[in-house]
Amino acid sequence: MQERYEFKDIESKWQKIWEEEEAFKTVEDYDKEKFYVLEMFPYPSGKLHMGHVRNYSIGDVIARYKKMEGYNVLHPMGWDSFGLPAENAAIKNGIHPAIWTDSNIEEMHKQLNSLGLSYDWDREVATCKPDYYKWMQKIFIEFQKKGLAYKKENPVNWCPDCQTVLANEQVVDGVCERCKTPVTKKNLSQWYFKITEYADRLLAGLDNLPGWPDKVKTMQRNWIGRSEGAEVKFEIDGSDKELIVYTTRPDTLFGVTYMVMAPEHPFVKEFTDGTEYEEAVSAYLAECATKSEIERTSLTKEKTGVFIGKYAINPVNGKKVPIYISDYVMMDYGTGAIMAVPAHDQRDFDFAKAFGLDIIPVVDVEGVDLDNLTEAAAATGKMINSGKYDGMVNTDAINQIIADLEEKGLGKRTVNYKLRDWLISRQRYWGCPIPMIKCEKCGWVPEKEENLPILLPTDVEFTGKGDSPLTTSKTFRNTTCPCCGGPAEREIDTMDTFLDSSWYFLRYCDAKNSEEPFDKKKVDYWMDVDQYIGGVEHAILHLLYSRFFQMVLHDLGMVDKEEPFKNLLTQGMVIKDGAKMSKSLGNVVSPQEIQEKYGADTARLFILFAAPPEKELDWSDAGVEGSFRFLCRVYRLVHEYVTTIRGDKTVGDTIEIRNEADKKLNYAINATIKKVGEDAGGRFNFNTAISSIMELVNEMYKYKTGDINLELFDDAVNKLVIVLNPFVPHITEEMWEALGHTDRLYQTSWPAYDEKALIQDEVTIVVQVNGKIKDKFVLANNTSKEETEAAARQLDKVKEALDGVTVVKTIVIPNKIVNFVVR
RNA sequence: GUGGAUGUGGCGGAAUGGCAGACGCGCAUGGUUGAGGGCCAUGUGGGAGACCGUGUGGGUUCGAGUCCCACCAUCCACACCA
Repeated sequence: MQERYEFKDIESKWQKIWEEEEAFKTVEDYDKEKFYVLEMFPYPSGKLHMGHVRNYSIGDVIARYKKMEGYNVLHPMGWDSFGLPAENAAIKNGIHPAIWTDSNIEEMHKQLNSLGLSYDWDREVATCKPDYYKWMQKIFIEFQKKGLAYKKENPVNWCPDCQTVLANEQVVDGVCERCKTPVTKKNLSQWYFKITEYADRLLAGLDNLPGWPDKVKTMQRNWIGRSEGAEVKFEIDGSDKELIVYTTRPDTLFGVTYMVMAPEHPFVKEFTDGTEYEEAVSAYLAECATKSEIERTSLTKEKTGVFIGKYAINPVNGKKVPIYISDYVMMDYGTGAIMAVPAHDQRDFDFAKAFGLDIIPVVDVEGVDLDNLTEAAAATGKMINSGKYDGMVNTDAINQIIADLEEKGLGKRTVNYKLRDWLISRQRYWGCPIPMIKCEKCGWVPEKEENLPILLPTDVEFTGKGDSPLTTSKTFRNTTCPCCGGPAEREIDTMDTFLDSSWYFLRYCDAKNSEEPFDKKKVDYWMDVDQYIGGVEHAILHLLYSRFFQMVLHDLGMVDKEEPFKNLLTQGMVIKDGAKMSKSLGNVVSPQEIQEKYGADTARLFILFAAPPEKELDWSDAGVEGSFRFLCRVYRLVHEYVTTIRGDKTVGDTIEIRNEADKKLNYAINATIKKVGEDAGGRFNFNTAISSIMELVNEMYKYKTGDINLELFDDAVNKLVIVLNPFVPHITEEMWEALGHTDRLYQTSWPAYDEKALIQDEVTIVVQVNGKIKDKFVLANNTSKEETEAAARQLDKVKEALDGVTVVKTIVIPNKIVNFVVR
């Protein structure tokens, strides 16, 4: 063992050994209990950042710890390697996306290995490789056959400068992230997945995920946005059309004073074309269309709109109310039209005020002056101005009114969701080709399975302008119809990359399968993921899409489990100087520079020690220094033990606890094993796990200045190295070897702790008077209540405090506290 | 606006309703050293003190950083969803 902690030598030495010994290769062992640890796979941008290091360090500790606990651990890694940056690089530098991506993967693979992460690289997947996207296409076809994929024309984000559709994520503050041009809407025919068909199950499934943070479940619930209400039919005066609205407040039906349709509502043109209102309506529609995303979202609650010259008839009281159009009503939610009740809805109230419309209260909310409303009264109360419903509690009236409407055929109970179907088409090259073919005769038909994968063509140009690069291929588009054999055209859009990442965790279970996406038996053994770790930014998109995929694949009989991720840990961001690390702020710390200066073990240790995993982590250079010093301190301790304290001496087999110092050290050893096991294996509070190991080290430094019990100290050194291993694997393997072991730590079991060693002879009792601490004293462990109280009463400070007052009550918690309640 | 989270020393952060501030950083003192660094050791919430201290104000409790209510601040997400 070298005297100095030469982290570079040590880290490269052990990384090489692990690779040679295939230390982290995992095979299915159906008799052994499994544990699947998964970290969200990265986009291969070319460089790891601290967020990655944090994510993967957390996963690695769990994987290594669970392995030591005896589980058959699956801990894979791969690449979410389709996506826009590769294409942008191609446009900018003229490098083909595949080449750019491959070299990034190679670079990042090296960086991951340099962190000493215990991945089974035999299961590596890259979503941009044909051996992955072949199965993506197969799965797409399964979805299509099940009726879950359809093509529809819809307004989508469009960048007029780049001449392309953008994903929502690529629209930043209303402008194109690449050219900063304001994004507009454009109607395009696109593929959608019917995720809405699974809305209820996606919602209900959340109740069966106790291992997920409430925050994430709440976000998903809000995103799905289920609401219960009713659709109500309004006749239109002078027309045979019916205007159907959706409302969650049928109880306020008598308070309707006007109606609003979305500007895009199909009735609008029909009702106004050729009328005196046409001009004003067209002007308003034009205004809405030119409103960019920025204007639309930054607009204060100022309501705009136009009367369209028609009146609707309220089905409950026959009252005629004017119909307006306004952009505060959305075409893609509910029916695209609302009944407006300004007395009980704030938006309607604002609109009514702006347009001088009537406000009729129909629910008597306690404490609200209904004659002089300053805002909408949304709370519950008794019905008024509502005919036969007057006097009912409005929440009861809701059900009664719906029932009455249903009976008369004027409406029906409905459930609405905010969740929309998933637009999966992208006008991009670097994505998985959608395996659909359009035939003049047969319509849209899926490619034959034996023709999969449909490979991305290489004869394309990347200009960044015009249509998708796929359109420039001379070979790609034209094909024959799989049904009739006639001439046909391929879909030239590619899939959203979120599809690729919605099932990669299943492919890891059987990454090399060339016959099918994965073998069901293997997937059923490994799934579900026991611990998933990633950033909270994926709380909705990725985590919802993956759950959807899992459910569909379950329904297709391809997997058993309905939920993919049993436990979810959302790690916090890494920040520095109070802000997210970013180039523009100049506060970026690269993992490479830290590894260069202190080594991977220090980087891991600091990142795990500085904060609990789900919280923000404030980067501190001084803190890193401290973590490095701690590792040096441990290293020196082991070195001194090996060379001096133990030297050539023989260590006996039995540990004899001779005195108080021995007892104290033995306590520290066992308490640390227990604490680290709880913190690293269950709570995932690595920061407190590490601090307890630091306490053990401090204890050992103290101990070695006295009379050393060689057997006990040997036990302490060995166990210290073991419990530290999941956090800092390289230095611990080095020390383990130096201690004379011929096996490896990655093969070692987690030590059991001795419950008896944790029983202390004496405990400190706190004495309070009226809850205020007066004194403390030491007492034998497990002294009776009576004796504890008696002992407490002997204390001078207590006698003083109890002098001249009456003790009303005495609370004694053995081994802990005595509290005298006095008057 | 709605929903969620978080507020503890100079800093990062510990505390199954029971000794607030573990552990680390920083700082201070001493030792080692020719010196510096490093290392080792000790100390380190405030107050001279009785005591006071976990964003503010209430409440529950023998006892509250922890539970409940209201408020303030910060952060995040969604954002006119009828």
